[in-house]
Amino acid sequence: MQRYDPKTIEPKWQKVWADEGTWEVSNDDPGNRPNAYVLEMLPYPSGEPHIGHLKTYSVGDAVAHFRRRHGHRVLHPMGYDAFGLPAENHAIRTGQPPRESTEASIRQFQKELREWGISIDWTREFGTHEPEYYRWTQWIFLRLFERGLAYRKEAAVNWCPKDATVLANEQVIDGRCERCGTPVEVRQLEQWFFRITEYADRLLEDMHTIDWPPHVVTMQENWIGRSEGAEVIFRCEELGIDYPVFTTRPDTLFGATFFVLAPEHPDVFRLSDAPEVHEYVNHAVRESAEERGDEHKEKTGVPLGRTVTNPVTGEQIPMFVADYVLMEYGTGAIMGVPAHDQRDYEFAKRFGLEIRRVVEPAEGEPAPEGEAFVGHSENERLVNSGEFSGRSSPEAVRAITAWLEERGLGKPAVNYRLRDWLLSRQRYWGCPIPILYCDECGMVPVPDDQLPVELPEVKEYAPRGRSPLATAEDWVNTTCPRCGGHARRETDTMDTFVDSSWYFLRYCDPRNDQAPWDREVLRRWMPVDQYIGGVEHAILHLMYARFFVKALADMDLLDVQEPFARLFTQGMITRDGAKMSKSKGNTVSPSEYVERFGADTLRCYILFIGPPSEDADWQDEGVGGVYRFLSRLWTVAAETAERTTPEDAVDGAPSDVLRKAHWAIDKVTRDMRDRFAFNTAIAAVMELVNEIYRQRESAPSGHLRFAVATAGSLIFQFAPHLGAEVYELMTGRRVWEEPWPEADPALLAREEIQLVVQLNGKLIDRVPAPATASSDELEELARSSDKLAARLNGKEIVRAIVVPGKLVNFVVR
RNA sequence: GCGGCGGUGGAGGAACGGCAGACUCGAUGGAUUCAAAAUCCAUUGCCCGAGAGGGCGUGUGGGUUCGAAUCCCACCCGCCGCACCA
Repeated sequence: MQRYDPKTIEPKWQKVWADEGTWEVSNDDPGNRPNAYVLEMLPYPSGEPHIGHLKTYSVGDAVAHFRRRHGHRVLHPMGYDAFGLPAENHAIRTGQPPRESTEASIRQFQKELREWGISIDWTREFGTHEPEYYRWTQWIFLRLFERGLAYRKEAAVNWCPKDATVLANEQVIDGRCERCGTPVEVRQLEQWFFRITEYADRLLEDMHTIDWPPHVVTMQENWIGRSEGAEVIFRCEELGIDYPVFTTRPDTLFGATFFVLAPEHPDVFRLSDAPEVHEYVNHAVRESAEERGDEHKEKTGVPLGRTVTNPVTGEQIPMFVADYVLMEYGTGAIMGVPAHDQRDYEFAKRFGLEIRRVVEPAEGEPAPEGEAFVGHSENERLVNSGEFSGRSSPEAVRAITAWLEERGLGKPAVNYRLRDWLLSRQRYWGCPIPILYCDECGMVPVPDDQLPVELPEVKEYAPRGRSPLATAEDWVNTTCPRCGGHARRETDTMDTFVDSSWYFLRYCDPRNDQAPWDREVLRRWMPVDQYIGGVEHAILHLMYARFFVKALADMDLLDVQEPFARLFTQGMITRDGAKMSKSKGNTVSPSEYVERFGADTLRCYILFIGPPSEDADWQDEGVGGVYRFLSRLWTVAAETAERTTPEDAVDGAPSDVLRKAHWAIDKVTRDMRDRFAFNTAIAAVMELVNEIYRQRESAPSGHLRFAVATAGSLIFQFAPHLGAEVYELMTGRRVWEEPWPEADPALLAREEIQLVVQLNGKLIDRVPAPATASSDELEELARSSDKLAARLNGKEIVRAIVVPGKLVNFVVR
């Protein structure tokens, strides 16, 4: 007898799918069949695929197959997020050009994705580093630029003084440069931004139109961080300047006893030129975000020797500069209400400022000692607040805001935590920003017909205080398309997140060289019906892609407001409870396991290990169990192929295997359709195979053949090679061309049930009962239980609860 | 601190108002084998009991319910995100 041999089965089917282009879909209107777009986040090609990739694509492939067998034409493409830092850092270390190492990695992905048997339409493949792709990334940048959604301004960035370069946030580890360990400084430099803040409200509101996991929705909501409140004007009479502040608590305005500016506030030196002010500001600005952001750090600051007017009390209150106020949020200035804000409280304590309570705790509630009172509900009432005293705190918010508005001293306002997206990188391996600086005309966008601005080859990748692109003199120096004079190219490149913010659009129409896409084609596929990826992208990538789609829709370039209708976020695979990493040496190499067990085993194992949405711990021994299961399925299929024929009828009295097969169809269908419960779906097929084993000598041959074929059909979406093989052995047909099986309701129902008998909710007995018995009949049957009689000993049954088809519960006294 | 998720056998997990522990691993015993591997069969939550049987069990404490792992409240522990955001 032969044995299950994935090494012959898997390449055999892979060849069929490759030769026939089985998973390719055209952009033609299919007419009768509905389209579906199933997409997994594109991989970042660095080294070899790891176990996380295997999980993502195993989940996505199961969804794609399930949809296909429900009659959909499924777009299921693949590409590579090829630009980015790891390839560049690798180049700096080894001298190997980023293009080479990236393309080597892409080849590895291409090979392994095929070995895994993922059902991809390879005709749509691309890398974001190809000029045919990034030409349109640049084109989109220019459209955003035209609309003022891409702009330049000075911003604080991380700067490593030793490497003389700007660093991305993720390159700053504990306040130090990840490469040389030098403490990072903050510098003000001109940078490119996307005006994502303009879309804050729509990004927030439209979350309700998409079906995403609640925790991702919450994370995005928190990231956008919308706060409602008021803008209030504090006037510095001496200089005649109005300083607006944002507050969420205008009800505490009567308690504002001081005023603070952020160290970066442009007016600080105008207000005070004192040496200690300069010293403080210089120190604060140089401090790392890490140090400055430490909540437990003692409050520091310097008085400016000036006052502003509290608009409701008319009092003059002192001005300070302090680093606990952030320039990026609100107006870069705050009113200090020490009685009702913990930070202001700490500051006031330090500087001996008046702490004036203007909101009283609810009756009977103690007033807090040694900290601010932040209560803000209908139960807290205002005191020491002139005409507003006695009002509840929320009521006072409205009344005081209205009062201010009437006098031109304030107005309702909304603030967001969200900042504009800093997209420029002083790096080589990225998409060039298509902008020129002309000696005469200033900043000039590269005309569309000159795109792409191709990334030139350079020899030295290490940044030296400016982008490595600056060393490519021939490339940098060019002529201005407006005046024909001398111009220099922008040498910054784009953040990799820009490339991945629209790739799902390009998949729809990947070879279009006239436009980034044909709108008509996009209409057929977008939005993505099911998007799948790691939760680590819950904020950045998923927010940026939404922003791009909204901006492009506003330009009338496409017809959807949201890119991803449904999102599934998978959990991480850990090993020994720890995140896998090369430095820990606890990584699992998929190719090693594919070599030993075959791709089907690995794919099933990764889905069987637990709910795919949760983190799961890799256990080597578990892989063997799944291999055993697939072997058993193959063995029983080979055996059944010899002993029975496809012509054997599925008739006669229902056997246990036949019932189990229909039960499995029903279970797998529900697990796949209603939730991503692939682990229990696989367990159901395991149960079916176990049942087949028990019954394989006794079951009618037609039933046996049907049950084995069903097991092949159901496992196909997780183990496509074996599923196809088993199904062909049993039926001579191709499983992916078959519709999804349907369970026969008549075979799901049993004639006899085990009626559960409970006493006060506790199980005491099980008695056989007809499935169709009425409630009265069930109660009678339960009453006749011997165990019930033995337990009752004199107690009285006061009530019987009958759950038809399930149980009878007797309540006794 | 704020927000989110989660605590079930020796391990991963299942059940998500109605039989707690499906399925898999591990362990133990048996068959097969000269032997091992592989394979197959059986047992496997804990405690008492020779057995029949009984008791206890889903982080802790309350509550709702005929009935709670499941719903509600409080707390403890773990993980993730954000964090001086006014």
